[in-house]
Amino acid sequence: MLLSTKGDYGVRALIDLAKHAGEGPVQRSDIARRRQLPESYLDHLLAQLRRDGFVRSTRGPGGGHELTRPAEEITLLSVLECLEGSLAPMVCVADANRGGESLCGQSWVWAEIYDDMRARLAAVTIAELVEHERQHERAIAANYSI
Amino acid sequence: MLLSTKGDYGVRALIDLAKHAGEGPVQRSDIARRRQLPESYLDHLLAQLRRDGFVRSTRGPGGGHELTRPAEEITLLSVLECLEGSLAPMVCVADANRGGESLCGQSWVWAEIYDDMRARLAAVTIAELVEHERQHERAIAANYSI
DNA sequence: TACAATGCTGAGTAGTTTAGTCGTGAATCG
DNA sequence: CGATTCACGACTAAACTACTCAGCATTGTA
Repeated sequence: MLLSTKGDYGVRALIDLAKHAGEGPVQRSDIARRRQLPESYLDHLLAQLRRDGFVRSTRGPGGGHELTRPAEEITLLSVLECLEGSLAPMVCVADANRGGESLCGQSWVWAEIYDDMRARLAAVTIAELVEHERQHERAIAANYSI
Repeated sequence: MLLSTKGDYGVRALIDLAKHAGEGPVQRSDIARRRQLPESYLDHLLAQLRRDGFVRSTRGPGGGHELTRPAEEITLLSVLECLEGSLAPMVCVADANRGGESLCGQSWVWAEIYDDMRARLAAVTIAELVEHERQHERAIAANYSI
């Protein structure tokens, strides 16, 4: 039932891009270094995010990656579904298979859980994750200063 | 994010045992046939369920498997955690790792989802799944009789 | 006591997925 | 042109999934 590292790393990368929004293109290597991610793997994740329109990239010196939209408009759900595919816990529970067909055994329970989960993930934006991280940093800093 | 077949099959097997509770031991081969599960695989799942005290078994002719407790007392959560291990969507979100340590990035969202999910699964019993299946069977039968 | 029916256990395995690396090529800036 | 950056596809080691199978242990019946 674990989320793969794709979703985890990809969201971390977008948080990084959101934090540096408006400062021009951010390079892969900087994201990888700051977030402690393997750069050549991050490569593939950024490619997927670009294909799905979350980021745009420019090549050449001074090139890099940027968000295409404000972080407030990017939901956690959309990013995870981009990188992980469907988050459905059982195949018969995925959106496509919900056309009146019987949800057998325990699957009706999982269908409810899945719907709640998606609603929850759709209600959180990258901007909120950035804000959460900033608060966390302030808490750490306050601890040190005591 | 998919549940494995272990949890799925195991719950199906327990539903079968619950339906035949009070009729003496139920044989592996009967469960496998009725629920369309590979018998030699079901073998391992029943072994795990026995180790964790969900079923007891008797060998020899006339032997088989039985629930150790009423189906009303067996929650879906306990069965799934027996067969799947932790259902946590991220390692840092698992129960063991929740001692005040920082839930970084998106993990605080998943921690909330995880808690809700476990509460939901803990509120459903095998008895309810049996009842749900019976209702479904009645609906099918009614359709045929029209 | 023999034997047949049943469960128990661990080894093995083919296929898939995960989490990457690496090399080459393409675009761009100076 | 040459340095810098992204783009893309091939490749891979390790782990996991979903099994099968052989052989042993236990028990009821004749």
